[in-house]
Amino acid sequence: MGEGKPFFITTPIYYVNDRPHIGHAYTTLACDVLARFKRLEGFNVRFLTGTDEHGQKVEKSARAAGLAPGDFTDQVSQNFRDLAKTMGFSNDDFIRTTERRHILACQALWNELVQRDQIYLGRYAGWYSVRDEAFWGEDELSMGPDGGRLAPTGAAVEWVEEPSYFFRLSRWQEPLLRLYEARPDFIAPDSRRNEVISFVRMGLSDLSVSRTTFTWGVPVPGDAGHVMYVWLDALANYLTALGYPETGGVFARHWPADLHMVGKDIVRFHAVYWPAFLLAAGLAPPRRVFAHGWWTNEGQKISKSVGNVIDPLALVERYGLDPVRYFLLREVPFGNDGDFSHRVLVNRMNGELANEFGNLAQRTLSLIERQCAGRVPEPGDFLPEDETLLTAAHGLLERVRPVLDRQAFHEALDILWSVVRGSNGYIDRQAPWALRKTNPARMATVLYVLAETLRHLGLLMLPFVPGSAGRLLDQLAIAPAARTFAAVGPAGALSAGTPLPKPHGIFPRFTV
RNA sequence: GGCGGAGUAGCUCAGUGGUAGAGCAGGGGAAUCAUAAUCCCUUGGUCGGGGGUUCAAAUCCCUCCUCCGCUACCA
Repeated sequence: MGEGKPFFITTPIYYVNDRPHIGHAYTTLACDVLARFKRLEGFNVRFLTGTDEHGQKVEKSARAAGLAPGDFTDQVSQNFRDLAKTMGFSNDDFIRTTERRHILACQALWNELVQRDQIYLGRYAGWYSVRDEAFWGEDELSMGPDGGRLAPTGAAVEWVEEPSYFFRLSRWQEPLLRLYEARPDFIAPDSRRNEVISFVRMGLSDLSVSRTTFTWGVPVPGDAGHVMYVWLDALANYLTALGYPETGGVFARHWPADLHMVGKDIVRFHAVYWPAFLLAAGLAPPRRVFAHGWWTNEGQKISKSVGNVIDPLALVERYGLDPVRYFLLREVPFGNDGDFSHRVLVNRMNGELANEFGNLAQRTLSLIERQCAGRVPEPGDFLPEDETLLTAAHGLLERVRPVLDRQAFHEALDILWSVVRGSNGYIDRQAPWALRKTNPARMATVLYVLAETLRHLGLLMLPFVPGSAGRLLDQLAIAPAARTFAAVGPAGALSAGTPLPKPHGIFPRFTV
């Protein structure tokens, strides 16, 4: 496993001021499926997630909670580790920006940028709203009744000037455009790529990368009055986790990242600022950034003020982990926005998992249990209809791989289900329960073909529904060592005569 | 305002020049091994409106309508 080709995949680090919601679960889930898939293919995978713990809002929340910022983030970052556990995420590391390794990495990156003349000290000036904690552009402001300027949010703004370090982003406009041009799959989906390119084409000016208005952040080396801009701090986590500033070993093997998975709201930071920082520091930009969509809740936009935030832990509690994982990736073409609905989730869970797939496994395994003395049946010669189904099962990996390489989870599941549906058609046409009396040898062959097909479905579903797929493979007596994509195809076929455990349901139906 | 995307069956979507597709939902039938699950058949669309190119357009061009995204320093 450690010998395989490297694969480095990341989630954004999550801002601890938020409570974990379905969006966090969704992003990490997508990465988890890819990480598991690559591991089954033999890649040397590093799957990274973590928490972003600096910034003014955290500092303020900590104060409101009567805690030191460090104690506060210790508490709230635990929520995200709990989420990872509940969702069955297989991350290899969990990084926190308050860790010493990260602060050292950030400062090393900063020094590198300074040495390369990519950062200089200037002044940042603009209209600042204390209430919004944000700067607003001149053209966004309106005049209030008393002649004062107002932000679009209605908050009063004041002219603020502070010393600030700037990153020479303006120098990187052309190199970035060349990068996007040379690597069409650097940003996905295409709609986001277009947006990023047009954004960069409009021109880039230097970026303020330090703040003096708060202290909860990574201190700027050599200037204790400043802390680093949160995004420079946050993005650097991807380097920290590979041991930066040490650039040999793990770093040399796994950088650049194969995929940064992000929500569509932060695509700019990952597809513009981040590659610019890296190029400026003499490091390679990541290979790909995928910006996925957002969920609505029963047709309504999700917002904290409306109070319709979806808690992934509650979903798992109610429906079970694998149905939730399956639904999130099956329901929506990945990259699009999607609508969460209990009714639709239950439809998918019952219709596809329980009825089509779970019941297929159950009827097949029950027949083997009862008609074949609970052992893998001995197949005879395969007929064309047997070959058709087996060929489809054997070909699943080759069909699913390219689809997952472009993060099309819904298509991958669609491909898997084409074989599930094919199997249901096959079992009905072959009717092994009728062959039992007329042609037991033929019945054995049919059940063998079905068991082999189930083995492939189980293997390919491991990344998506690891618990359920694992239970299916248990029932086929597949040894742990054989749960890898190396076992796909006839070479890894089930041995006739292998005793099987008593079958039991893989996917329960949901009933109220 | 500028740039970009989308509008196809009740719902979610596929389909980029050659007689309109899938899944779900609806209707009918078969089977009874199985988590009353499954299988087969089937109703349903003038492909947003209008104009044009072409032997032929959902697919190319023009125009209009509607919806959505982006339009720099909160994350």
